Amino acid sequence: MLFAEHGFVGASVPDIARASGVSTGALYRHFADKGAMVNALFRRWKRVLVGHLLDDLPLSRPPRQQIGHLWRRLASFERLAPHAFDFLELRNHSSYMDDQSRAFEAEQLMPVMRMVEAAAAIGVLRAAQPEALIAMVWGAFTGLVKAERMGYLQLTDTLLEATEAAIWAAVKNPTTTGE
Amino acid sequence: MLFAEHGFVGASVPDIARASGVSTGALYRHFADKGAMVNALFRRWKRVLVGHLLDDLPLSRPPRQQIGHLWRRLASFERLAPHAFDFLELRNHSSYMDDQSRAFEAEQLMPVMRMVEAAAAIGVLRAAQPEALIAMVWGAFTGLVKAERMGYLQLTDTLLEATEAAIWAAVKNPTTTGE
Amino acid sequence: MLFAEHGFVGASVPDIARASGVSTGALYRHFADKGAMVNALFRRWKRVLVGHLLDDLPLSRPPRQQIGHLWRRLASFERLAPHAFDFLELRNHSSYMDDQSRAFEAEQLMPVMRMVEAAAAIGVLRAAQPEALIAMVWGAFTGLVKAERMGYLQLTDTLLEATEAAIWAAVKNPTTTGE
Amino acid sequence: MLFAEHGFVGASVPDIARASGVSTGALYRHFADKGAMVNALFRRWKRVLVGHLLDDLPLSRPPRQQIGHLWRRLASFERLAPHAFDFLELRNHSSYMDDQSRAFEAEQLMPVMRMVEAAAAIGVLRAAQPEALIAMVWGAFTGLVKAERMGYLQLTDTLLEATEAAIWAAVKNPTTTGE
DNA sequence: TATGAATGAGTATTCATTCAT
DNA sequence: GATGAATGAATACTCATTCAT
Repeated sequence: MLFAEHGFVGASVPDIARASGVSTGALYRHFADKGAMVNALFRRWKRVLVGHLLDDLPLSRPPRQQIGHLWRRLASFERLAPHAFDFLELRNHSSYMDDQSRAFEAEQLMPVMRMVEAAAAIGVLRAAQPEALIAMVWGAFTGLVKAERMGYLQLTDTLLEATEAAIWAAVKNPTTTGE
Repeated sequence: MLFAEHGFVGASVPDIARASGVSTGALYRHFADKGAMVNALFRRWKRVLVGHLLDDLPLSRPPRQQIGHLWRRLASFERLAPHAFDFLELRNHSSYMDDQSRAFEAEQLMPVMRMVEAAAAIGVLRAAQPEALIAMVWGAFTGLVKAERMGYLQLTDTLLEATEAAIWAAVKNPTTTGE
Repeated sequence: MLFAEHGFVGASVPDIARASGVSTGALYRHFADKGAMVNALFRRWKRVLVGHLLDDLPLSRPPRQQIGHLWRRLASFERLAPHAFDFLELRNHSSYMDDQSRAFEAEQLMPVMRMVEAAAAIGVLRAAQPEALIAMVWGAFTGLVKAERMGYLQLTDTLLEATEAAIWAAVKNPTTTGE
Repeated sequence: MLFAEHGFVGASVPDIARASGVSTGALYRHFADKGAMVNALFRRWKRVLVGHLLDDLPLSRPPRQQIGHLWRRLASFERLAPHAFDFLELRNHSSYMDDQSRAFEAEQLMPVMRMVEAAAAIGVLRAAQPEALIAMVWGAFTGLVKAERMGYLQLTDTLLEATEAAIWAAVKNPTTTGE
């Protein structure tokens, strides 16, 4: 993942070609320009990430279990593909992301949104826009990964459990006692 | 804030010189290279951000108020200097940040760390490394700003209050009932 | 006529293949390289042009009529195939034209040369090398077309008649009064 | 004159820089792009050519002498700067010439146009648009140079005199006997 | 000491040519 | 034989850095 390590500009097209096992010319047969390459990569990995998050999501179980599933799946994705996670979440794509990628990201987020909306509808979650709750969960996890990358902590299983409990406390409806 | 708008590579040295009101030659009298410029800027704004966070921090009041203060100060900093916030938190500096900046960042974080450690010592906070709690708070806020930048939500005062309550729930000791 | 519109380098081989209705591979079965393609095209169109000029040439009539015929045929060729005329006369082929094309061009010019030599032999033409007279006639016509392309004039039938009279005056023997 | 020898595309920017004795970067400080370079060169040489043509033009003498002067000056320019002549007259600039160059060329042609118009006004020239007469003279000379470049003839002083007489016969009013 | 023009290595992209199918 | 995808050298252009003034 050259883009994850060096960023959009830092990764040269010949380097990308070499890493992909094709020639620069072949790259330009598939993609209009360098921007199209990074956008395609972004969509591909976003699809994999969301697929991984939703895989085996226990829709029939309480929201608490669903949030826990998402949290653990974020962690396992980060462990399986740390470069991809960095690329997707630690990098700022705003300067080159195209409309297709923007729409794709919103579309991929839909199932998660629906899940949160359904949980909110039955009063299990804190009274706030689902978007905000998702942003906090996602952001909190990203913050932990960033801290790990900087050497401030290690995302052990123990820490994952503790932080999962914490993020559930953040999003659950505080006026209900059970979970 | 050229670096915030265009990123490290997108901002050219002559542009930086022009924006600073000096010549490129003068810039190279103060900084060894372009990396030194962005590192110096990073440290300058990090100091301003942390100064803003700690200013008027109610050290004599309960942790709940201190966390609330930090959360609101993050928000006011982001409103006052959105470009600086983007530069500090939304950009990925890992490829060019130097040891001095890394050490500086850790050092700046110290007062916050101490505050959290003190709160943890009296059992008010969730049993987890202070680093993890700080990473989650900081990450959750950054996640909200990122969502706002992407048009998913608006960080209104109402939402700030709701999310502040949520983040407090995340970090507080769940076995105590009061705040 | 891709070469006429875009020049030798501006026309890409895949474009030429597409315009010819064959694959790039097939093109390279017939021609050694891109230069051979443009040379073949040059020869093909040169043959067409000279064929058009000589077609119905009134060899049994006086040189005045023959020159008039050539002048009008240059004009009708330019009207029928303006791209081909541009390609043959307005473009500079010197950097890639091969010996075969050079020899072919000289060979094609032979009948015109012979005609002019015959006219010179009977003292009807100005005392100058036939090559120079031909170069002036050809160049004058090309100059008119270039001026038309640049918007300086329009090659109407009236102008064609006037310029034909002019070019005859240029090449005829000035010491004879009749034509 | 790299542009004359290799054409617009055939001359690479580093080659142009080397030939100019400056670096590629310095070239781009003076010119926006490669097109601007060739346009500037075109205007520079066009000015030199027209300056050379008009220098010492015998305005007080009859048109016959003026045309003769132009013809001989075209020849001396071609001898002094054959590459520049090839660049200006044998190359096709249409694909990259900018509006400024087009306007400049038209403007430079003005004195010649006025001279021809003045001669036409007194009935000395053939009844045809001055633009057409100029195009024929210019084109005839260019045709001679092209023929010389291809090895068909040599533009000796003798040939220059003969062709000068020929071109005068082409443009002069045929109904007057004197010159 | 300050300036900003000059340098030239490095970038994205194109395209003549080859060759596996 | 025919195809057209793959190759990679070559191109225009940028920009961090230097240095003459």
